Amino acid sequence: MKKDALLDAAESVLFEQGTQALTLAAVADRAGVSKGGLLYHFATKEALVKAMVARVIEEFDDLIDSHLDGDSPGAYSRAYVEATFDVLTGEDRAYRRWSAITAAATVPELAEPLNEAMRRWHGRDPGEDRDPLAAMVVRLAAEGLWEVVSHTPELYDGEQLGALKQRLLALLQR
Amino acid sequence: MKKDALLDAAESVLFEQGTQALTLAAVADRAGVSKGGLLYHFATKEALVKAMVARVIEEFDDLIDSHLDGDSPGAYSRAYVEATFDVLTGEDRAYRRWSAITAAATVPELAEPLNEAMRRWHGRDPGEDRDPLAAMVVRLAAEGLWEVVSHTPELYDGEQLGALKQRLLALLQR
DNA sequence: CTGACTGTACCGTCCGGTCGGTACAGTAAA
DNA sequence: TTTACTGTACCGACCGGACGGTACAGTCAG
Repeated sequence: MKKDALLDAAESVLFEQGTQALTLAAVADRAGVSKGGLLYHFATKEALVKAMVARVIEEFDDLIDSHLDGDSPGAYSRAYVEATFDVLTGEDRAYRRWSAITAAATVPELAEPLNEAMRRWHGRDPGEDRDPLAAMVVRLAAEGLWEVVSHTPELYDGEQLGALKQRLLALLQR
Repeated sequence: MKKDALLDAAESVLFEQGTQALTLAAVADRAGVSKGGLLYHFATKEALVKAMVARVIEEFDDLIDSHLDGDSPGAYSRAYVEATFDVLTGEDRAYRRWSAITAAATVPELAEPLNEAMRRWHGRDPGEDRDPLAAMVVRLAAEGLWEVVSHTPELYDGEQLGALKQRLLALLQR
């Protein structure tokens, strides 16, 4: 779909050159389209950013879903950890898109979908984990890891990440 | 010092109205100063943002320092947790400043000090904790908590935060 | 008098958004 | 088959406003 290609272009511009470089002209240029062509699909810049936010949230939701195995205790927290490591260790630096997009969505209206997603991801029912507090810690650590890796991708090597993942999953058992 | 007052004004504008509202005119206005007056102290907008970033990092560094008690095993990780909860449970929503400022610093040059701070905060010597991996998890959870609270301040109540803090500190013992 | 500091008028650029127009594919009446 | 018409996709010139930054005259404490 053409809109997806335009969103891809917008993401590229965003994480390669930062928020202030995200102009309609730059996105159109990157997508090989005129500004008019871009505006035909996204009537305003806000609509464009909103669509980026929505897409990136949906992608992560789907990723979590793909790791869900039944509804045994801790299933969600495990899936959340798995999904996070998928994104963080994926070859295409997929996580970079996130920080770039969230930074672009500082206007309250645009940030709201992100806030809502955060509530869904971290506001879990205490009954779904054996040790709800430990599960909370694990999920928060995954969140924090994401944040840290976004800022300093080279800080942890593959070995450390692997060990970290094992420890997080272990904390969810019993 | 006058510069601090100007930085205060810039922060206010930033977290009350978002990144795009951070203009020289708005900051000057908020500080009760003319644009010329503002530019006398900060020659460019970039210098202003850079100073905001530097100050906020320095503040958190100082906060960590204030919680450091000697160099017993885990001293730093404990201090990091304490400092994080100080900021998150402080009455003046101090953490709001952070997310606002980091969002304003997406240009690589401006983000670099933040990246460097992240390396310092999370790239610790494995020898300084009894269980380095557990300490890593704890610090990352603190980082993640910050992120989550920034997006959804109402998600955790005081009781939950207290329990979480106790659990994080407990994970650092033995 | 001096120099640190302030206020204001102004400039050039950039950016979001508008708008009139083009190309083209489909369709259907005559 | 021709013709007229419609909808979709896209183009690019242009506008108005905002914004960063400059120039410069003025102020006032020491």
